[in-house]
Amino acid sequence: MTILAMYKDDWHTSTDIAKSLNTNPVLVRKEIANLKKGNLIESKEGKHGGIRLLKNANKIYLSDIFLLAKGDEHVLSLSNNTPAPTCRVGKQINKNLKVVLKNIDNSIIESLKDQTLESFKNQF
Amino acid sequence: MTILAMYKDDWHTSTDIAKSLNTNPVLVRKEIANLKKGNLIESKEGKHGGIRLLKNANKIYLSDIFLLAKGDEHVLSLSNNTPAPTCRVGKQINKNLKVVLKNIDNSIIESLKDQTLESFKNQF
DNA sequence: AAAACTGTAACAATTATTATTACAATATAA
DNA sequence: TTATATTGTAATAATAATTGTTACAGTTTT
Repeated sequence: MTILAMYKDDWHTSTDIAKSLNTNPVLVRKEIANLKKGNLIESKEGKHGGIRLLKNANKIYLSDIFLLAKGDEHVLSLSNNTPAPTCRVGKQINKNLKVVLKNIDNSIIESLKDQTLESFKNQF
Repeated sequence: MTILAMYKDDWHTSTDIAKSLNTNPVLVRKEIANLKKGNLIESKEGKHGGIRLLKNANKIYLSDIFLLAKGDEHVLSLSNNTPAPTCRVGKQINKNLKVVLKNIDNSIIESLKDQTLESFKNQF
């Protein structure tokens, strides 16, 4: 997103972005799918295609990016193991932990609302 | 920690706690090691040993537990892949992301300061 | 028609997490 | 003083999650 903000009129290929991240183009395209759902970026297929920002970087908050990257999961998650339903604590722990996990997500989101992609980009 | 707070005078074995969590005692003991470093709990070896709270639950904040469980890592972490040092963004991205990651940690800690183990326990 | 892209599925490889086994050290109790 | 029940910790195995790769259909430009 920093690269897209810095060169905002260019179409960037997943291959070029993957090179900066030192990863592979398919992973980039998968992440692009999320960001497109939130209308932060647009993509163009075909020769000379690629992706670019759909909104001005000063209208994109880090929280917007975070929310799309995060998806439906909490940042911190419950154990995969089912706590003992025979235990007074075990049988209610997940219900009570979920409230905490949701608060954690919200506090992250609030803190990321303090910065735009534009201001992040301007540090480079 | 909820179990320890609920039955605060008993010595709880790692085996019993593992049963509630539906995991194994060794994992519990490893986590206990962290919590002991922070002086939240004490443990006793030998027959009739176990662990119990070292402080009153109304003096233990969820942030205290979180900090010990978290260790030195950020909650969200950088990629293991080294970004391209030849890229204007890649060569500085980690430095700039670290500030964001630190802010995220801090916002979680602040939000967890709002609740004590005592109040968490009282929901059960 | 050729070339250079995205999108996506299937699968492989790697890494991280969780579980298990084993046992030394310790403390209690018979 | 011996048997028993515990923590602490290391080593390793098993499982799960993440990341990477290959393949190719569909799209757009030249």
